[in-house]
Amino acid sequence: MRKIDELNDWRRTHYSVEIKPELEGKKVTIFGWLSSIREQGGIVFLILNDKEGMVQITVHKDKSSKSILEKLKILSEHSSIGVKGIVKSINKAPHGAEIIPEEIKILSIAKRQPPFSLFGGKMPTIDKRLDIRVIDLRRPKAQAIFKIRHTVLKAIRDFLIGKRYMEVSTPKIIATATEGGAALFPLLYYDKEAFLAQSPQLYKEQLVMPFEKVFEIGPIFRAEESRTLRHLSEIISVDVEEAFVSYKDTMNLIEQMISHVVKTINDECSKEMELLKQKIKIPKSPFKRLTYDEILKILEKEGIIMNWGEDLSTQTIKILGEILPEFYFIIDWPTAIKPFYIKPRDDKKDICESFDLMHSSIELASGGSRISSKRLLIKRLKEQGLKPKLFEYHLRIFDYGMPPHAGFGLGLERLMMVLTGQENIREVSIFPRDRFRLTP
RNA sequence: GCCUCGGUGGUGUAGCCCGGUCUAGCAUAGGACGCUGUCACCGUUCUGACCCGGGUUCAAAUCCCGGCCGAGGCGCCA
Repeated sequence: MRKIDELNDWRRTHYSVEIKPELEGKKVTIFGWLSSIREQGGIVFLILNDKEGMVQITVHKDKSSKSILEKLKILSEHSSIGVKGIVKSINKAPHGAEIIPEEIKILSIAKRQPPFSLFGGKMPTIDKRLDIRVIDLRRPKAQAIFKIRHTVLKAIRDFLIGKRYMEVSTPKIIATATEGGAALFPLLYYDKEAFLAQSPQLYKEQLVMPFEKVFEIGPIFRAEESRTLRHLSEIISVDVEEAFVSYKDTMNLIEQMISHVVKTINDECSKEMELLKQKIKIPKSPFKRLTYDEILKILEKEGIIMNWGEDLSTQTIKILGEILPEFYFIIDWPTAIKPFYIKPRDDKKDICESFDLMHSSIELASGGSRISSKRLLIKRLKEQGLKPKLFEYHLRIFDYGMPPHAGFGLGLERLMMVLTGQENIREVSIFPRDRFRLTP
């Protein structure tokens, strides 16, 4: 007898969770993976998981065909199978119904056991789980996280498209360091040196010329030597840029966007949020807007004295997070610690029209009004130690009527950490890339 | 990049400080058997581990050195 069956003309009629008492007596075909085999004397309970959930298949040994009994002997947990059978309504079964199989197809036999159970128990370290990430992703918690992620992306797109922003894509292979600062991954582009993009910043700014309101959801790459729970080398960035507005409009936009996202996942992912024991209220608008100066005063009350112009350290942000366990903006940063394209205030040049969107101690997004004057942009490039010549392809656009514009970039994984209550950013990335991990 | 900590069956851990009683314990998983309503089933039983290399010692899971791998913190971070 062959151990592995062919799929042939078998096709799914139902997902596991659709097997309900109302289907009593109906013949169904389901596919999935065996997550549990429990033998109880003359009766065998199989639990089959698919992407929607699980269903019980019950085999009464004395009433079953020889073929099914033989297959039971060689089946191991996590094997993938197909089952044709009759639905039986019975309240002793997990969801009030189970399947009495008439025929089973073994599609693949699992030879190894994953290092964790789908039903709980102690979890191995994240490193071991990531080595077999797609198996790890079958855990209900991971399923919940990525269902939520999917819904968040959909909500962001719906929201922005509804407000007439156009979705664009910009190059991820670039010629020069976009902004200085963050370390780039170099690569060989035919015979030239190139880099992986650390941000779509300059391209999205250029794109306000033809499209005015644009957004991009795509990967960005940073070769930082970071070894923390909130940094990855490759992340998904949600970038928005718009002409004829300032950073105040952008803050209003991102605020509404966050509220829309929270509302959507509360509506559409309530089961998943419950499974993650996560409750998040739709935040009240407007979010708190605290100036950099006000933040320094708050920190001073906590006994932390900072020099004006210093960036906030990890530790000071942690303290802030305890005082502000919510969404809030830090605005009007010192010009010197923000990138060259951020617009300094007209009245006070050492402060710029910028904001960071925070939630507790996590920085989610940063944005601001951009410089639209070529002369000022060149000045700021020089002040940051960058060579205007390298940015010629960008600067030349500013000669053709660059309007005032503003925008933001938001780290999707950071947002996901906040929404799903995860402490490790790796949990919310499907295949995380960090300082030490390049596979799978 | 710097600092700290760690590596014991498939998985999670105990033992390490204070070397011998470790023939390495426990839980879970896996195999076998029993059990007709389980649902992290249960019961009996079996299988299976000291990261690699070197050193100290009569004796190393345990102490020392190096390597590899991992974890956490800091710094860096449009």
